[in-house]
Amino acid sequence: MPELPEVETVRRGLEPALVGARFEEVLQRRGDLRFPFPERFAARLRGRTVEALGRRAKYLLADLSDGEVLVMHLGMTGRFTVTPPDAATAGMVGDFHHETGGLAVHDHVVFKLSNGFIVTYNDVRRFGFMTLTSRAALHEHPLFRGMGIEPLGNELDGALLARLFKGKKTPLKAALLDQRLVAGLGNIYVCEALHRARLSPLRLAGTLATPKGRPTKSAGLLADVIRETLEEAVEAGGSTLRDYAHTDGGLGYFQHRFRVYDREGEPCPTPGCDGTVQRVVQSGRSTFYCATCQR
DNA sequence: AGTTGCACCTGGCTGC
DNA sequence: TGCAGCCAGGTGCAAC
Repeated sequence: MPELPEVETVRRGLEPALVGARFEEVLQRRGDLRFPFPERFAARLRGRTVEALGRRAKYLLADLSDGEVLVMHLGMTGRFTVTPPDAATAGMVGDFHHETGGLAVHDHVVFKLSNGFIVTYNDVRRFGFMTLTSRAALHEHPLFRGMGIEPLGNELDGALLARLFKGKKTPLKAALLDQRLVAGLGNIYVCEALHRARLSPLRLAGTLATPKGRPTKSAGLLADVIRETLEEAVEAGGSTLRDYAHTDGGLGYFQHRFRVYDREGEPCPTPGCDGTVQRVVQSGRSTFYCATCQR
């Protein structure tokens, strides 16, 4: 999926179209994505206003005027397209009176807003989903209860990582992907952060803490580079791979800054390191790293 | 408790 | 040109 930086970029792209706007029409073109849509999904949204658009980890959260929250996850291939009012009037998309009204096969949900914007959700693999829940019960919702810390928040530092990882015999790669510990990192940014910290993805997570649970220097460094990597990616507008596009259809640039991800066989970019980026498989997923400088 | 493997989907790319 | 096989940013569950 879109990992945290991409979701944050989408959030920013959707804000002008959604916040303050009322759902005039909602077109739901199939009964499910990854999960079934809630009962009467489209009908329940209609007439409600979006008061704010937030993000938690890789989830988008639209606060609605009636106290509910529209929760959206992009899965691997979910993307939003924003059509501004002038283009919408020109009938480019969202002609609700025609069967496909300019819609593509994988355009699953279309929001027609009171401000004239049209927001289309497209998801080729349908690993994404949308649901509705009450704002008051949000953090008790199964999706969010037990979710780990927000890596761009203030809590993330070496001491916290050490506490989370203490005694863990799982590899660092897996620990960082575990959304119950730190929420928002995915395969790309875990690889990137570990390379920046010169830490091997194979190393056991528990080695970042002393036996008493105190942070090692590596723990502090890792916390710093996680934040740095994510912030740079957000700043670059999120990265883009094969099937992710910005809300405006443009492409992100952070992909050109990947140091190891998808760079198998290339020289390690660490200054002074003569290693080569290699690909290994950890829990069924590609890990890219340099065995020479990442220890 | 910790893995791993698989499942959910579609499509793009590679190599024969 | 066709086709099989592999790969993909996520997550959850069953099984060892």
